[in-house]
Amino acid sequence: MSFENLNERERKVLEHLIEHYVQTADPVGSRVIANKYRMGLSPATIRNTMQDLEELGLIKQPHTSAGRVPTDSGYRVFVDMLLKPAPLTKNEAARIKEIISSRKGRGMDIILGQTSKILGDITSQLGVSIAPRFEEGILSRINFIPVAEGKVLAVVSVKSGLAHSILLEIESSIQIKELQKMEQVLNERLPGLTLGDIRRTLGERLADTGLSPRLLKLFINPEIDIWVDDPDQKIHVTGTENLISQPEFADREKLTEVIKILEEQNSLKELLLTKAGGQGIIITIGNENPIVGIKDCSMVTSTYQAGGISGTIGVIGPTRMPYSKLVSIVEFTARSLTEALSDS
Amino acid sequence: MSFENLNERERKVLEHLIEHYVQTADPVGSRVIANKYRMGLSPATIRNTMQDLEELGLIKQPHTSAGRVPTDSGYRVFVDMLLKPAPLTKNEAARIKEIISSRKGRGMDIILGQTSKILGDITSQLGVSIAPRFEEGILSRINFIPVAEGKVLAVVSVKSGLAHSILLEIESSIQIKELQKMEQVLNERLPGLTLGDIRRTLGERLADTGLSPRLLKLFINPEIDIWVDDPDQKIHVTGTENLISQPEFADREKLTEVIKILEEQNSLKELLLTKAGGQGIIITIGNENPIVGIKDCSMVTSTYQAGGISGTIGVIGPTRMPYSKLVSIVEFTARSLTEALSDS
DNA sequence: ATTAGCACTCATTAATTGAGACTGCCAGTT
DNA sequence: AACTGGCAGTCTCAATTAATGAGTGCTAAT
Repeated sequence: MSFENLNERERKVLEHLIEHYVQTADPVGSRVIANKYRMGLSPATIRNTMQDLEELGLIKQPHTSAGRVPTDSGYRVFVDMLLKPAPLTKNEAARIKEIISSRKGRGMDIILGQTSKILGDITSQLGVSIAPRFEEGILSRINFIPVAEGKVLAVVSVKSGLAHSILLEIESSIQIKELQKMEQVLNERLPGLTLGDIRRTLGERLADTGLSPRLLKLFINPEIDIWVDDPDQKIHVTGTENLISQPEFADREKLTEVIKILEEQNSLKELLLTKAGGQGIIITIGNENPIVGIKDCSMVTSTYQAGGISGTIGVIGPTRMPYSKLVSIVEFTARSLTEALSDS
Repeated sequence: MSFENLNERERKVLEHLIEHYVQTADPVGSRVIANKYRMGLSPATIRNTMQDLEELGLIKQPHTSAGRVPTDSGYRVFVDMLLKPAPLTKNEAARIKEIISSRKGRGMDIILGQTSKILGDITSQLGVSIAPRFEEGILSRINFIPVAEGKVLAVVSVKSGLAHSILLEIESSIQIKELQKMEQVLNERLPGLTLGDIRRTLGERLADTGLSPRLLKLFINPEIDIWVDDPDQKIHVTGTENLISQPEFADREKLTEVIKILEEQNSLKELLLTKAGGQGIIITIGNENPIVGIKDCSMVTSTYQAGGISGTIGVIGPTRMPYSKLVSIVEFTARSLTEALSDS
């Protein structure tokens, strides 16, 4: 369904209705729009327009004789056609810059934690961030470091300076020598490929090396994933307390539902990786996201770059959120983060 | 104040009162105790005893003409004198064992995450776990791995097979050679010491090495803490949804307060490290913990061992918690965890 | 095409009431 | 002396009712 044929008045009414509803969380009536926004029309006229908008499915009444509230589609139209990004205040911009750059060089985990925190704080929503998709990274080198009997730390370094490590348990019958040989072979054949490619094709690539199968198994085993983001690919979710006070979560059941999802992380992670994969700001509204537990929530996300690999940050909150503001904030934060992570 | 002089009847009444209150969350009256627990006494008599207990500060009335609820001191006396650990069911024991041992060898972070999850699930409280205090670990070796221009991964291995790594940013003017020299010196002088010792005394220990001060600064700088637990010393907190449904958190303010503390982690971490430092099960009740935001909460914690280093796990919930059961569960879980982490 | 006016619908709030859960205490019983 | 039955008094909680008022849809007039 396309809504391009909304006339000027309908657009204005929808816009004002959303603006007011976002602020107050109360259904908004015709009088409010007529008076507060001085449209030069009487409430009765506004009412007629509202009826039209309701028939289009953009707004609805919670019950007879209440004002109207936007539907998911209503927000969608607003976001697609009516939204004008609201610039950040000097103060907000400064805080974001400051937090992010002051944490430079203290590890991805800390930076991302702080980023989601500042997002949550400034927006009064839930701030989220997810580490760069290591899978996209181009391997520069892998090292094995014996740590103790039967334990080896594998360090995977990626072009442009990211690295992660994972502790492997190996059968103690495996010799250090073998391991060194393995390291050498891997470093001859794999650098230049992305970790994703490596994971998918490692089996064939090592078929002719004559290395011990026991050892090989260790690296092809999809359970123990050196090649995948796992250990650091954690989601940071900050600002749960901001959600609690939102009237849409007054219902305990609903709140429980949402908190469960946030805590469990896996489905959220997937959502973030799929929905928010693309470039630039992406807005996902209510039912557009596949997780039913958060069908009353929207997300505003963006990607950032860390040495050629991209990750995602954003905010999550009730569909009734100040999109115009959030778009600017998320966008600015993503850009700042990319900057901070790219210069040495 | 000592309560050893409570007579038999007073003890029984307190015990039953707590038992009933823990189940129902409603103030419990004299009738209930007299009838449900068949003490062979009339409610009037119980009432007298309850008055005595109230004067001792062990129980109190929320308002005139309500039943009584236990006070923090009441719980304390119960825990110290009356508590009999309630054995786990076969099922519970099996689930715990299963979760913990199935995650063996997949990294500390994952095991601990699962542990706090299972604790939360089984107890319907908040499960928490905190990684071993690296600071106690005895250094076996340190390695530097160049990752990219100006970036080096430092891998700190500790006796008994734990290791952690941290990404260092170094001035690009520092030569690889210097770094290797540094690595060599460190590995000559430091192994055998605990990381804590190293951190405190590193300055003097390296005073006579003639290494470049720029390089030295990197390691003595208390900001960038190779020697301390930081990156993995995260707290896992799982089961927030369990708290939400507890009647003591019906008040949104209170809930917000608690969630803030859980999310912020730092103060919680400190609490866990100080209060729960000792051996065996430690129970902290309500106001006994210094964080005012969770003064209505109790903790049951225990330590576990991972290669000679100890960490903490436990549960947190409203003071009205089934201590007898929790003690057994936490204790069993800690033991299972220690086992799983000690055998190779 | 607008708008004023009006009848009608519901949600929300406050006030009132009644029922019920306990207690504390006293007087009587064992 | 220890216990108990009984009763008056207190306070919470749930249910009911009534009043208020916000907001709509429709119609007739401009």
